[in-house]
Amino acid sequence: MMVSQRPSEVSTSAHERVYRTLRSRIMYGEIAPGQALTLRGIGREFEVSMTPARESVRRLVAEGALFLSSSGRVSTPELSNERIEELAALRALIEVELASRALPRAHMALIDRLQGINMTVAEMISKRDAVGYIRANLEFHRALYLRAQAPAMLAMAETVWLQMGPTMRALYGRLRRTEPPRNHKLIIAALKAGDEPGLRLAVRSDVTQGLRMLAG
Amino acid sequence: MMVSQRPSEVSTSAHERVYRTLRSRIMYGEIAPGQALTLRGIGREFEVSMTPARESVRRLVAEGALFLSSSGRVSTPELSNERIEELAALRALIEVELASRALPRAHMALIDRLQGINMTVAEMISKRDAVGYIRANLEFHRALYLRAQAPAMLAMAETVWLQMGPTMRALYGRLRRTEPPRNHKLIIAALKAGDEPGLRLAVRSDVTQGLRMLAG
DNA sequence: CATGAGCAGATGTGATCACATAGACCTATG
DNA sequence: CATAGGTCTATGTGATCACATCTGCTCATG
Repeated sequence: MMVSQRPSEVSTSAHERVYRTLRSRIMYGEIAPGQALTLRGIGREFEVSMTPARESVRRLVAEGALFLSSSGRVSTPELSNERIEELAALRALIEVELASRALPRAHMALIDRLQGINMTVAEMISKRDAVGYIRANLEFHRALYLRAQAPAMLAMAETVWLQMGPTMRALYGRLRRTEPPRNHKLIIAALKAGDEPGLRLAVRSDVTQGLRMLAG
Repeated sequence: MMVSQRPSEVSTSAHERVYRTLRSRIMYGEIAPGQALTLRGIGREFEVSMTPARESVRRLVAEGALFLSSSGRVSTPELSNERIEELAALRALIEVELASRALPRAHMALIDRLQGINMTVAEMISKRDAVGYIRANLEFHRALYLRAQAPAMLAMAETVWLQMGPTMRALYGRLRRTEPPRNHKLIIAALKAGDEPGLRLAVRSDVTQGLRMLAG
């Protein structure tokens, strides 16, 4: 009976490590919608028993990142169009507020950082790297919202991102256009100008743009 | 070794039952802020092993209903004033949207039901029953928002309620006033009149009123 | 009397096992 | 050949145990 087989990783619990990895995969669209997961499979991959695997999965289910069927099987969710519309509306509500709260605190260093991230976004688009694009895009938003000093709101926004992760991958996968992120430039311009209405509009447009892609 | 000791309750899993009960207690303010919980204690109370207790707790931690200390001990959260302000702002954002979406679908049957619930709210206030008040008040809101046909948004709103549960109890516990729910009447009036701006304002006022109580 | 060291009990974590059941595959029968 | 039934494997659930660590209390010492 081996009990504590990896003394090198005492810094953080096993289920935390599993949870973080799975969460990252889901949020950044590395897993397709409807993909099934098993506790024993997770345990095998991360070299842990079923216990930490179960706790990670439970946590992700609670956050809406995973779907639990009536028989207990877990998979990434396949969102209906209505659900996608709701989540996009939530993003708009919460992220517009976060951006608005960040505006008075947004100094030049932040704007520089956003422009840097934006170059990565453009690069990922040109490479047609869906996962890289999602990651860079969310990093852009997170960098801005961190300035709002509103951790509960940011957590809510991230929960929405998490729920949309697999769907975003599917959406961007069928994306043909190779245009640079226009709305991001509008966001940066509004930040520079201290233009709150403009910022709110730009964020709202950016966040709901994926929805139009769905309808079109 | 006893494995399946309660064949009568096969309808829903043990951890689900534990989760629902704990969630209800927290949301409706039956547990004070900072109250500690133990896995073995939960297991003893619900006559289950630590496993379902752990899963329930993990789930509630993921929803922000419970706080996990660095040493792994769990307790209900003690919210800072900044955190309370954020959560109230989130309520305002999400619930105003939910009310707005419910408005076109709000028929007479709903209004009757809301008025009925409102009588319970007034009764709980007069009895100074904090838990009963919180329960009736949230039932009022939930009844309205269910009409919005927006499950993801409603789930978000409920998560915020859950996070505020213990704090609401503490807040309303120190409440002296015995006034009937004025904002609820404004909500009902706006629903009757089909007055969307009035509805949005009334919901926003109702949801942020507790905050004023805190400041005062 | 105050303070700190040490001990004992309580608590969380992860592994493992027994069991029930769902899903898949295979076979037999119409 | 299609379909229904059965079997077998895979999977989730919950109980239990071993272990590490945290907490609180006690007692000795300054």
